[in-house]
Amino acid sequence: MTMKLQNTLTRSKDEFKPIDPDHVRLYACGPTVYNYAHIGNARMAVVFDQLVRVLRRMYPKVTYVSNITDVDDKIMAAAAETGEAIDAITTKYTDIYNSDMAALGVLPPDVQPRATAHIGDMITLIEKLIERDHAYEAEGHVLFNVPSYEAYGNLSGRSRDEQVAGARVDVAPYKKDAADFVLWKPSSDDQPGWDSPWGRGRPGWHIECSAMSEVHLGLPFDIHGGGADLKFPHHENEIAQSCCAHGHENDLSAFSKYWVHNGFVTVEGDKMSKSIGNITLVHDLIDYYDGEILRLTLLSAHYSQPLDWSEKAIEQAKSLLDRLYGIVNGLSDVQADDAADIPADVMDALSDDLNTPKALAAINALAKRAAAERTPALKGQLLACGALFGILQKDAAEWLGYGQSGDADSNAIDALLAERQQARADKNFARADEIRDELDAMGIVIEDSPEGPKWRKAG
RNA sequence: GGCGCGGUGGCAGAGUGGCUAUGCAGCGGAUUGCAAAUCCGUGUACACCGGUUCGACUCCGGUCCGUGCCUCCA
Repeated sequence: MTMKLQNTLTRSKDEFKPIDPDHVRLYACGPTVYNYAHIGNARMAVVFDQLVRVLRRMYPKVTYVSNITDVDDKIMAAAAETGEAIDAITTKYTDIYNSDMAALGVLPPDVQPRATAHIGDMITLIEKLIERDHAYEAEGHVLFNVPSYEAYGNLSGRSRDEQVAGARVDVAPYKKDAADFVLWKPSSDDQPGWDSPWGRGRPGWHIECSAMSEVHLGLPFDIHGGGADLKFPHHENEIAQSCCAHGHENDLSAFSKYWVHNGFVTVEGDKMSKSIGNITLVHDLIDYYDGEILRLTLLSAHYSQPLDWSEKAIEQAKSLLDRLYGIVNGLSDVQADDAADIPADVMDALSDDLNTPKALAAINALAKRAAAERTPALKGQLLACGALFGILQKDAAEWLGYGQSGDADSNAIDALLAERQQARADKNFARADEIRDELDAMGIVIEDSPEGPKWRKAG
């Protein structure tokens, strides 16, 4: 079985051929930690987590690196605004990011490097770029000289003339070319900084990913991922830095062979923005919805497509998940076959550019069969699919809210239930329905079954 | 303006040159004292206009509409 991936570098869906079939290596740009992670950050994390989960089933070894950028002017701005120390901010939001992503079933990357732990690697890389005449020092800054790199712009597909024309920002006087971008910049005494051959300073935005991916994966590696908006300039600049530092000016794939970009998330039809005030934080969502619901919502559309985040979409994912849990719960007396594998149609869908909606359709069909045929093999397959998707990991009865004797409220509920049973036996259905309504008001749903009445929490 | 992406049934969302997913919601039925849950049944939808073809929602051209990026935003 082979994986196909939509490769931004070639603009086509390519068969994935690992550099080393025994060891697949991928990198995805992680967050800059100065605030809570929003649902767009989460999409990236979930998408690449899901890709890694699938790749792990196809290849013996996968190394997934996703960084934390903990040095950035936005962090400095946040520190100035809140009065908190920079390292307090980055530590705090790194921890929150990791726990929020864990709530979404995102497995920790194999390596989560922090930019500040790789300043030396960045300096080394910058020195190589200067040696090769791709970068120059000017007024304490070091800049990448874009005209020195013929292939610049080929990932995002824009010519250098267009870059220069897009003079939306003041061109600093020390730049040789308007398109040149910063590799290193000077820090004042009150700004975070590190000693370097060019004086005390800090790295520019793009160099950290070039340095960290190279150190932890080696060059070239297989897959580089991130949000679609990072194509330009971030990924374009990463390619420029990494290819030019090592003398691969004519080969864009000398850095990463495949480039995979996830689509943007809108919220109720609008782009997330501070001005609209609709930045949707994972941290808030997980107070209201189980992480599995949010994860399923994110995986319900193809990763490369735009996704509109809405209450309705979440509710739809919840309904689906409830039904799947209902099926698992109904199979509680069937011993799942632990050796059961993922069915071929599910793997086929996932290996076709990570087509999660199609895979979900196959899982639905599987669930239906499992419920009807009640075999250990089918239950095992269903649970295996759940595990692969990071869903159906909870206890089904608990998920559905079925009450156990001994629950906090169970005594009162049991008493009402007993009274209702008596009323039913007496054909006093008016009283029986009254009790149903009472329980309903308490958020309790009664389900009569051949084994007697059961109750569960609504929701 | 440049470079992209997209317009599919009430909604979400895959996909394919002919056999027309899947989910959510709705409707009808079974079941139930009534419900809930479940099961069965039910929807020929692919922006518009041309073209290619025996045949297009799927390929080509054009039109309209929406949307993302264009220097620090995942």
